[in-house]
Parts: sequence; C-alpha cells; structure tokens
Amino acid sequence: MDLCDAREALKAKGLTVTEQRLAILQKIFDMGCYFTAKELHQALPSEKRVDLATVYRAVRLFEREGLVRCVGEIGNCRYYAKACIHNPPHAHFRCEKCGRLFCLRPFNFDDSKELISLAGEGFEVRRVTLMLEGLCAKCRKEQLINHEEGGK
Amino acid sequence: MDLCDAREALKAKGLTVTEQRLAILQKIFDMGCYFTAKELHQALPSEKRVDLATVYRAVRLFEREGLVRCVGEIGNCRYYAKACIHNPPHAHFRCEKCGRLFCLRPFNFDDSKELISLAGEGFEVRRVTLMLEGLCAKCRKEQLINHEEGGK
DNA sequence: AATTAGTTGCAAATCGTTTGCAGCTGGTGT
DNA sequence: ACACCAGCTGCAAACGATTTGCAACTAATT
Repeated sequence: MDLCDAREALKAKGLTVTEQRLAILQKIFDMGCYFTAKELHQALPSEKRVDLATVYRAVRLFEREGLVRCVGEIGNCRYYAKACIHNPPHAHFRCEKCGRLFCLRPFNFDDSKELISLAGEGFEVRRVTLMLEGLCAKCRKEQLINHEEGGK
Repeated sequence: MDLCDAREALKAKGLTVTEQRLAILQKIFDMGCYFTAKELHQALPSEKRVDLATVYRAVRLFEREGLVRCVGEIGNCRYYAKACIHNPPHAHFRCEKCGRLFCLRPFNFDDSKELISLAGEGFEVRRVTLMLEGLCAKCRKEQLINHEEGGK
C-alpha cells in the first residue's frame, strides 16, 4: 500500500478521521525528505489552530501505524520521514558545522542482510538507522580556505 | 595512543587535571560498553560531590578531545562509550520492549568504505552511527508465548 | 438525535542537557 | 612557599523537545 491521500490512508489504517489528522498527514505527504514535529506544526496553516501536542500525538500514532518513520535523533529532537515506496530507508548525513541534514542514497533494507545480520540469532530487526556525521562539502571547503588564510 | 590512566590521558590531551575530571574519566575507563551522563554521575562515589553539570561538561570535553564518543541518541538521551582501540566502533541494538541496549559485533570503521562512500564527494565523514531497533531475543520469545496463550 | 469512545486544546509537568554566575583551584612565574 | 589568573566547579535557573492530565469536544455507531 502506498497511499498519498491522507483520508484514504487514515481509513486504511482504521484510524479515526479528524480535521487535524487530515491536515497533519497531508502536510507530511507534501513535505520533503524529512521533518521534525515542530517544523510540521509551523508548516500548518495557523488559522487551523492545530495544537503542537496534537501534532506530537499524531506523529507518534502515524509512526506506530507505519505511515511515518523516524530517520534519526539529533540533539534532543527527532527527525521523521514519510514511509512509502517512494521514500525507501536511506542513510543521512549531518554536518557538524552548519547542522544541515542530507539524505544519502538509499541502502536497500531487505538486501542489507549484512547490516541486519549484525544482530544476533533470535533478534527481530524492525528498523535500521544509519547516520553519518562530519563536514559537508560546503563547510569543508570553507574550512580549508580559512586555514589557508590563517596560515599566511 | 590508548591510555587507561585518567591522569595520563588528561595530560596527554593538554587538559587541566582536576579531581573531578580524574574521577569522571577513571569511571569512564571502568565502565562497561556504554553509559549515559546520568549513569556516570550516579556511579561516582557520592562523597566526592561531583555535580551533574560538571559531568555533562566533562563528557562534552572528552568527546571533543576524542577520549569518548557518542554511540547513539535514544529518546532524548545520549549514550557514550570510551574511545580506544579496545572498544572499536560497533553497531548497537535497542529493544523496543525492554529498552535494553546491546553492543553488536564491531564493523570496521576504516574498512567500511561502503558505509562512508554513502556520503558524496567532498564530504568528510568523522563518525558513523549504526543503530538497529526491534525486539531482542528474550522479548521476542516472551511475545511469542503470550500470543500462543492469548490464542488458546 | 443519542451515545460513547476516542480526540483535542490548554497548561503544566518531565527529562536530559545547558548556562550564568560567584567562588574556588590548578598551573605558572616569582 | 606565594601570588596570580585563566579555567573549573557547584548551584540554581533556564531551555527545548516531548509528554501528560483533564475537561470540553467530535467522529462514528446505534
């Protein structure tokens, strides 16, 4: 199943359809690669007055239902992405300098036997989070330039 | 360098040697696979009266200096491990049921060209965090048993 | 339309972590 | 041994993301 219509998705999961959930889920479908609960909340039209707590509750619910998945935790804040065949699991790169998060080329979850086999016998792997950290190309270049200038 | 003596390690890094840092770093060397700042704080002898804030500051400092590394963030809390050749980077598994964290067999950071190559040209990868999540063997077994009983 | 289980908004609570600040201490030069 | 000062520490308060209690509201069912 790979629904892009919020109402259909909620119904398919047997969830109560409310205005707030529709707005939140539709926004999730419209969002780019990843988002935080706060970004989601801010992206919602303010006249709808969806409470931040409601956004958190909805995201948690959608995560349990497999409509959304957590792609990483940075600082004390969680990043989510819509879970659908158009957005397969993939690694992320976080720049220590500018803080930006980059989506990397997908690693195939099912084929990545090697990653999953890291877990021992009897373990059930439901999620793999792969986060790389360091300097992005832009910040690395800037740092090199600064070093040169400083070294003169 | 792979020091196991707290005082030597601090000196080698050019850091001020204080009673508190000695106690904290020595405890880190004595700790098992991973620890949180709070666990570290609680593990310290209470008569020393090392403040929790001091522990946080020390851990952050040690991380910057490469004595310690962050192995993952779960919920809003960070897990650290001592960084030394006896404790090479390795994946972790977190059980969704019991919350336990397991150390998995190490993946070789230097050899894992494949993981690092996920980042694009020009990116500098300084850290790789690989976290698997799901059910540990014990919780999985318990769940199977419960399902059987429930299905009778 | 009545019922009810589930949902929402609001405010307050949590929890890990960070920070401001005044007092203390380690390391250096005398 | 002494004085000095940058850097640490303890304390309490601040912070930011997330969760929760509760009373009012609403979707789905009868």
